[in-house]
Amino acid sequence: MPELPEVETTRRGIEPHVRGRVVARVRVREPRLRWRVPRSLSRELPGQRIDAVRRRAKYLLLDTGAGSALLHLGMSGSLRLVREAMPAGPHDHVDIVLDNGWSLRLNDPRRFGSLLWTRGDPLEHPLLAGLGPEPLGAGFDGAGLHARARGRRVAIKPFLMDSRTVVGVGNIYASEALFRAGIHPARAAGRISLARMERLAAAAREVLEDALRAGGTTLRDYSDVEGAPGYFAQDLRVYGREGLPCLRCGAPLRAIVLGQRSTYYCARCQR
DNA sequence: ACTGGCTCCTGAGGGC
DNA sequence: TGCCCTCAGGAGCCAG
Repeated sequence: MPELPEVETTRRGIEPHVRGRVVARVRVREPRLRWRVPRSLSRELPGQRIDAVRRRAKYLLLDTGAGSALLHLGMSGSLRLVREAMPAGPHDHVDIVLDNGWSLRLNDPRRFGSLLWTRGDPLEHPLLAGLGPEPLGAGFDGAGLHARARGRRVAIKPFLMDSRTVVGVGNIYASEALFRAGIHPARAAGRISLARMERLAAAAREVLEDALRAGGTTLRDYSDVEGAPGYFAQDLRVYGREGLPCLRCGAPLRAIVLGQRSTYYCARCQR
């Protein structure tokens, strides 16, 4: 579930509580996430001070002198800060217990998330090494999108959701960005002009920034570190609005499936 | 190299 | 009420 705004909201929420703290221990109740939580994490993270809390794509990185914990929330994951003694509930799979009595608690009903440990530069980890640019960073623009799309027949929406194109744009924000840019989600990526790709890059950045300001989008189970929802759901213009009038032209919004993912758009405004 | 499809898992919601 | 079906915010991996 979480896309970039939700992961970044989580990062900002935990950073002041976690940075500079020493990990007292790691409690793994259920190691069977997307990949098994490695024993090296429980062995090597305790005793380490967390020097930085970073985000790359939808991965959170907890950096220490000995290595980095690499955390992904998958579709249904969330992090909470709780008192260490707080009884664990269903799907509370892992606690990273800090030296001040607080715990970073990972809850993930579907277990599509992951928690890994890497000793080297985490950005060189195989899961991160091939990722495209950050959408809110300097390396993302229309020219890059246009160059990368050259000759590609894949629909623009799954192209935009491909983490080698740009990271952090998930199913909600892909539909929202294409609506804002006026581009039909099924249009072949290679058949979009440079000028329209520039609009798309700007639209993607804007929708992610707007969502970040609202604390992310809560559809069902996303919540921030304090347990509060994100408020961007009320600002979604097309996602989940099949049959409702387009906010721009009034035509009923449509839903199709692209790349096995629900896609929402206005057939009149998006070409 | 691209493309599309499958997969992991639990829970919510709708229809009957 | 209960049962069954479909769908869900990700993304790595595979076959063709």
